[in-house]
Amino acid sequence: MDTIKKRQNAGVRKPDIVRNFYQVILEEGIEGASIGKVAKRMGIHPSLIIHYFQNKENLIVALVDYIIRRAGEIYRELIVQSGDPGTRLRSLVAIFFSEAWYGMSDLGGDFAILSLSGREPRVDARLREMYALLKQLIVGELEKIFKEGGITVRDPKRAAEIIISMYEGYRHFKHFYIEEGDAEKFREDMIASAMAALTNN
Amino acid sequence: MDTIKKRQNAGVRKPDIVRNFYQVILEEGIEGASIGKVAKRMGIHPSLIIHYFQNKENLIVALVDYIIRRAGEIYRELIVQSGDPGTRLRSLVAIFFSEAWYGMSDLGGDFAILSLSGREPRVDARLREMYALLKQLIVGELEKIFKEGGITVRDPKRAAEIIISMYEGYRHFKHFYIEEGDAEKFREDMIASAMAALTNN
DNA sequence: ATTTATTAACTGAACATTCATTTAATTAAA
DNA sequence: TTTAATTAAATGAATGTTCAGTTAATAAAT
Repeated sequence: MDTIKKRQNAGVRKPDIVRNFYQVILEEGIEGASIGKVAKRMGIHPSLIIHYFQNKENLIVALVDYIIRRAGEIYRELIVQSGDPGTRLRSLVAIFFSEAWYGMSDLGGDFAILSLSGREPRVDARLREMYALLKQLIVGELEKIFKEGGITVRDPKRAAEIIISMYEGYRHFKHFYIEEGDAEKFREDMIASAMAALTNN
Repeated sequence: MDTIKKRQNAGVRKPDIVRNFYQVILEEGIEGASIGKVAKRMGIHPSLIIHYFQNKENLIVALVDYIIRRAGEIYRELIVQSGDPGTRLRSLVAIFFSEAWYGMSDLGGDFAILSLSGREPRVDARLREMYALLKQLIVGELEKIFKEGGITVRDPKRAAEIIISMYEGYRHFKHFYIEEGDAEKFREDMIASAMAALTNN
C-alpha cells in the first residue's frame, strides 16, 4: 500500500526538502522561493525545515551541494562513455555540446545559483570545487588520448579550461541569439570551432 | 552649490530610482532587493517608487532596459575603437576579451538578470534584442575587414555567434577555474583560440 | 515480552519585521 | 490655478525564526 508515510527519518526528509526547495526556485526564482512555500508544497510545517537546516542560508548551501554532487555524477557518466578508439578527441569535445550535457541542469536554476556566488563564499567555494573536478576529469581524458594518438598538446590543463569556457558560453547563452531551426547546425559549428581552437593550441 | 534638491521631476527621479535599485541588487542580490530598501537608500517614500513604476515587476523591466541601453552604448564605443588598418580582425576579437569589455557590467548583476529571463518574457525579449544588436555590429565589422583584406569567411553571422559564445563563457565563468596569476596568459590563449576557431570556420 | 527511558520527528502558535501596494492628503513648481 | 511630486497612513499577506509542546520510533531494562 502506498499511503503517505507520516514520519520520515532525517536521511529521507532532508534531501526531500532540498529537492522541493530547488523546485520552488525553478518555478518562482530565487527571489520568490521561501521556506513557507517549500513547506506548503510538502505538506509539512515550516518549522520542520528550520529544525533541519537552522536557517535559510544553510538550506541554500545544502541545495548547492545537492546540485553539484549530482553534476559530478553526470560528469563521470558522460565522460566515461567516450571510450571509442578512433576519433576520441572529437567525441570527447562533442560531449560538452551534446543534449545530454546541455540538459544536465536547468538554466534558470544555474543562473540563480551563480548569482549567489558573489555574495555567499560557501557557494563560490563549492562551484570552484566542481570546476576543479571537471577540469581534472578532462585533463585525464586528454592525456590518455594524446598518449595514444600522435597528436601533441602543449598544456592539457589549458586545453581543458578552453573547452570549459567554450561550452559554458554555448550552453548558457546560445538560447538568446540562435534560432530554433539553426540550433543543430550551430552545435556542429561550435564543435568544429572548439576542435580548431584545441588542436591549434 | 550642491545642496540636495528636494523636488525632482520624473525625468531625473525615475532613472535615479532604477540606478539605486540596481545598486541594491548588487549588494543584496535579487532576492534581497526590495522597494523599501531602495526608498530608504534614496531618502524618499516607498510609495513614490510605486507611483512611478506601479509595481515591482515594472521596476525590474525598467532596470533591464537601463542596463541593456548602457551595454549598447559601450558596444559602439569599444567596437569603433578598433579602427587600425593592419591586424583588424585580431584587434576586434581582442576587444571581447579585454578588461574594458569584461568590466562592462557586474557579473552578479548579470546573473541576477539572466535568472529572471526564464520567467519574465519581457526580460527575455530585451536580452534577445541586445544580442541581436551586438551580432549586427560584429557582422558589420567582420564584413568590412573581410572586404579589404584577403581573408574569406563563409558566414560572418555564424562567426559573430561563435565569438559571442566564446567570450560569454570566458567572461562569466573563467573566475571559477582560472587563478589570479594565470589570468593574463589565459586571456591571450583565449584570443588565440578564438582566432583559430574563426579563421578555420 | 512488556514496560520504561531516551531520542528523533514533527506541529502549533506567536514573534517582530518586512513586504508590495492602495488610497488620500499635502506640498511645491508651472 | 492647474499639474506634478511627494508623503502619510494604513493595508493584509508573507517573511524567517523561536519556543514549547506532542507524537512516534528506538533502545534498554526488567
